[in-house]
Amino acid sequence: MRGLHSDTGYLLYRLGLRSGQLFNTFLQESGLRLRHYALLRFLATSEGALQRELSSRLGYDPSAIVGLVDDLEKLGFAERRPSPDDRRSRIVVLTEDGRAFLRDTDEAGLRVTNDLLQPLDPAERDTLHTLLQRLAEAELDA
Amino acid sequence: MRGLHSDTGYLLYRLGLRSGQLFNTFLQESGLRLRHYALLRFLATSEGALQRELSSRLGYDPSAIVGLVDDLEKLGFAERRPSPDDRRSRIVVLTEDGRAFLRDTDEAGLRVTNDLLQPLDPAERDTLHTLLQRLAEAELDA
DNA sequence: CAACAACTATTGACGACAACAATGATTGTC
DNA sequence: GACAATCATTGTTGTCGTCAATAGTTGTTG
Repeated sequence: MRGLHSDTGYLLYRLGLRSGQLFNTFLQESGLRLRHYALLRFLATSEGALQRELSSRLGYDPSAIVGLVDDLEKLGFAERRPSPDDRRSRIVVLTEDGRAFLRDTDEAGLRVTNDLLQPLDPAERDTLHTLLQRLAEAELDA
Repeated sequence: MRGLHSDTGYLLYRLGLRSGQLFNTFLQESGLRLRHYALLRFLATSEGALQRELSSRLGYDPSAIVGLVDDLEKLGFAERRPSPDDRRSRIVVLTEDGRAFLRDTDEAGLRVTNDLLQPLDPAERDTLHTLLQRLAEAELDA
């Protein structure tokens, strides 16, 4: 009979939970949660995105995006702008305050990941990251 | 500004979610969920465990264990037995039906993990598994 | 040995989160 | 111009994780 930890899928599930917990406690003081942070980080790389894009790229349901953008707007970290091409769509852009927030919390975010990956040396962390990235890319295509 | 996928912790979080989803859809037909399955698998290796052991080893809250064991008892996959040493404790053991269930679903469980790890070749899967296991062990100690 | 602290399983409550269906407004198609 | 498709939004449901509280039992200690 195989043991619990013999299953890579289960290990992923469990460590993913732990990782989310760590991120959320780190974000607690700022009033945001992991999903907000992920959205902000995505906006920082895209210079404006339709909510539809945020949904498919981040893997969150469109209905979830609504609340997240609402929260970020209240905090002044993001804005909804009308799309010139399509009046149904809104373009979400990062504000200067949002960009500043990411700068200020960047170091703390790295510390969270470092904490989780503490048992691994730098080369191993790199290997892990590469493998996970391959899996994530495959999921994105599907 | 770092992108989303540059963070190993976030990748873990996201793939963990995906892995849990896959497991749950696979378990759907049997009426169980991932947490039940994890508990069964743990019981299969331990030959009887106190509920508080299940809580600490699986990382679930003690209150969550109660409902899980309730469900497994209803299905006849596990039993609660009184502890001879401590009348507060109950010892949870796997029944023969539970053992049979694990045998029958073992192959399907492997298929789920294989599906998730499809982008990686066998050697890479092994590397990933080893790294994740190291992280999981470190978390368990904490 | 009596009072008190700590532990075990359990129940209940609460918020967070993900998945899904339905709607209103707008756009594309035929 | 009718009709399907798309986008953001709202609402609902079920699961999950966390916390607080309780009853019963054990361990400790004055």
